[in-house]
Amino acid sequence: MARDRKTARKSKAKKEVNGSPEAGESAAKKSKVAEKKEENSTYTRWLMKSEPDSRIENGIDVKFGIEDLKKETNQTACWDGVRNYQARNFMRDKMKKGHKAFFYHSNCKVPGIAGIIEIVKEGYADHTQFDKKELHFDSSSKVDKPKWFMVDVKFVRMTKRFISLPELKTIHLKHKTEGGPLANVSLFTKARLSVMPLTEAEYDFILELENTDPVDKSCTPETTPSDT
DNA sequence: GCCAACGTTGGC
DNA sequence: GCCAACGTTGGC
Repeated sequence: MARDRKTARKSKAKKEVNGSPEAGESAAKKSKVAEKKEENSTYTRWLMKSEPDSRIENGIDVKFGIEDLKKETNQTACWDGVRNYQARNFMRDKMKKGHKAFFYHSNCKVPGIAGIIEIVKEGYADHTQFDKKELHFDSSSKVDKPKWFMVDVKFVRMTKRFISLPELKTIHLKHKTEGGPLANVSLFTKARLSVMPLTEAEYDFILELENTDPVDKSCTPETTPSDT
């Protein structure tokens, strides 16, 4: 079924840290308030990052772009390898079948949104945490009490054009000062999260961009009309 | 390849 | 439970 060379690249085996059931996850209790709010929120739209370019980590290629998802059986794959508690919680507790997400290309020449995917299977144990040969093996996780979770996603379609990070950032900055739907978008307020929620307003606004010209044409090198 | 930002670990 | 040291993410 779903292959498993997803990315959302991550760390290697972690130290054993046990004691409390969820040891580790309270480590970063920065904004307890914000996190509580998040726990109680319902989201239906997401942004999921993956690396489209080859990059070898511990001898394993971490590449998994939207073109790779398309090639999977049923154009469906499990989103394994996420090793961040916040992202884990979203996949384990919040993502539901039928939710839509943007497939975001990270760690590449021009990062940005390449397409749309759909959640087709809700949170279940990420098998790669139990396999020593896997990049994201976690010796502290037990089969009867998995620490890491993943979902299955299915390719829906490419966006009509690539929506680059620089373009999104320009809009985000504008909305921050003048107000607008992307004023607080997680892509910039939680830049390092690989799985993040979007409000429907954020999602709809971004999606509408595919019907417009890029704010700054220099941000979309691929799409220059070159003929004639 | 660099490095800022931020998450995690572990000593105290 | 604080916080310094360390590790990772990911843009640039």
